[in-house]
Amino acid sequence: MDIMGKMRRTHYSNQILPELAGQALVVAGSIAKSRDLGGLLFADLRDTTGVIQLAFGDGTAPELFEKATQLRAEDVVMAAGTLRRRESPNPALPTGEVELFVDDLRVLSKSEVPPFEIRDDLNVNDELRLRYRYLDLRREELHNAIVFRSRLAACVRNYYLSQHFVEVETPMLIKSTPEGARDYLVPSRVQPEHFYALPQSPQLYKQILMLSGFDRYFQIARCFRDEDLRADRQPEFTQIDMEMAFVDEIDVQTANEGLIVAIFEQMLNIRLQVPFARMPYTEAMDRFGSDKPDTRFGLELCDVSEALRQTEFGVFAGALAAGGSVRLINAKGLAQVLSRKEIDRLTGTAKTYGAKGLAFLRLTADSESSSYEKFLTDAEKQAIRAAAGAEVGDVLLLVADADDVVFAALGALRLEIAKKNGLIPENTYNFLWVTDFPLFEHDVESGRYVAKHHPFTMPKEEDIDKIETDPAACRAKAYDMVVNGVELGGGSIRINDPELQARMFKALGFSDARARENFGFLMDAYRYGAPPHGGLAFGFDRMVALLLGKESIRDVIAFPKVQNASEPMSGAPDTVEQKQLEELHIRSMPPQKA
RNA sequence: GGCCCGGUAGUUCAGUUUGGUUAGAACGCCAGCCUGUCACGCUGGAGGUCGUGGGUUCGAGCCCCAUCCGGGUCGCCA
Repeated sequence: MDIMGKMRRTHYSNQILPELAGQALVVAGSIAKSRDLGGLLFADLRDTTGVIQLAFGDGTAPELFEKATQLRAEDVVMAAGTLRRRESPNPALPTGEVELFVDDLRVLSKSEVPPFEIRDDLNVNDELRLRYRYLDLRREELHNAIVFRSRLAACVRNYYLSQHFVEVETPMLIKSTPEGARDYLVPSRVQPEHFYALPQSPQLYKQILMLSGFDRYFQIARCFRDEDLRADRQPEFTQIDMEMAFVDEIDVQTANEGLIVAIFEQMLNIRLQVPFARMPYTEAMDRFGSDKPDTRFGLELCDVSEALRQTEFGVFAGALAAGGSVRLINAKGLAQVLSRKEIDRLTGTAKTYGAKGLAFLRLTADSESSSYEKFLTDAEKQAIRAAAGAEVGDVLLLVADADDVVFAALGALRLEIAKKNGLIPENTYNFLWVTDFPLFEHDVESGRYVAKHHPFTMPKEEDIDKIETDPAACRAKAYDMVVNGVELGGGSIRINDPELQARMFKALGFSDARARENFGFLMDAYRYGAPPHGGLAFGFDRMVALLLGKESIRDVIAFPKVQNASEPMSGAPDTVEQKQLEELHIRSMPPQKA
């Protein structure tokens, strides 16, 4: 059966130019909207590239006109006719100067009334959108985002291939390794009680590829992490993963600056300046309270610990005595907006991040109010004002606590205040590399040091001797690419010396046996000659979202998951049949499917 | 696991503060009219277990308890 008859599409809507007027065309797509004016009828036909208006009226055969009046939204049709200039053009539409005067119409598939209108200018509940994702994907904005994503992937491939990188696919069913995020596990049928893990990243394989002599590798790789979702985090997501041999930090950074420059030029027609700024981790924390600082605006942090070293005010003294600090941000000129009520609200934000409270000083033209007025000496109060550069119209917001709490709270307040008061310039891309990350991070839960990046990260040469003696002071050859407060990617130089790797495992509290069991294959591999190498991985979903100005990566993923990690359209995850469980040697997991 | 917000017509929402007759609007849908629309217009119509379960009350969309679902977020995410 040939439902299309002899009809074959000749043009997509974005190929239909005014110069083609007078020509016979065939178009195919869905009816977006029809407008029946009585003796005249217009229907908008939507294909993957845009919209073209179909016209029926004077000169249309009566049976055909009757057929046109039966058209409904989302009906799938092919239409043949003659392109003609419109009597009343629509400048808002790329094809707005012309229309197809139809002489043959095939309705290939009727549509039921959809549960929501297929229009961009309509907010629809996320759950409904996701349940009917195939309809949501017809909406121009989302549709174009998915097309853009595909073009971006091609751009990335072109760039790396032009730089002599080799694209290699690494396994999806791999060995589970401890540390880091929770693994998705896949039971083995052939080996009872054994499990694969889905990769959190191709990390180990790309390192192996370097010592397999590939020299330059990349992959647009799907990754899996069984952790809770966020607007910018999905259980499965896509990384642009790359690795290079015979390089140090600067080489990896330069290569990837080249990628970003190419992307911005080709996808957005924006020319970026390279090299990007570099900022050590400690500076990022001190100035912005974040390892992914948004440098588009000020409101920088100011450390007033020294001025308060002798204070008798318990809140400040306690934090300092415990090794913490007292820091502030000066909300310059915002005293009118930051009312007492607003400061109370900000206190709530600070508490979310573990701060016990928020001290403040509010300076207006006719009054000064401060939460610490009665507790500090005049000298201390003066010192705070001087350090902050406080003037009339300013509000100082202070947090006293352990450093990580102070940074988290003030870093978040900084962002919130800037957003609410329009301090963030639009259409600006502030790229920078945050460098010299700590090698280790103290884990309160286990009471030991864990790798901040991962256990294969090369320490800075000058810090290697401190691995055993002063782990907290060790810095890593690790770097993140940050833009506008978003961590776009991160990477490191890897350890290629088995001895040093053994020291790292030891410092991380791995027994020899445990290191062997988990990473034996990797340690063995490095014994047969391994070039120095390093790499980086970008969050591809975040990159698409950034380039398109989307708030959530859900808006650039065709079939995303929701907060409970399910996929509303298909209903995954779901129970399975008893037989499947038995084959996988999984016992007693009621309820199963009948 | 914690906290915050939300769930009322197919859709987006109002109504919940202060419980009280028949739960409204817009869009969509259906029918009729309409020859230059493109958010077409005009006229008429259909459409509701107020997420679910329980409770208080003479009476619950509104108050209470529980629960499910969605969004945001902290923890978590090397």
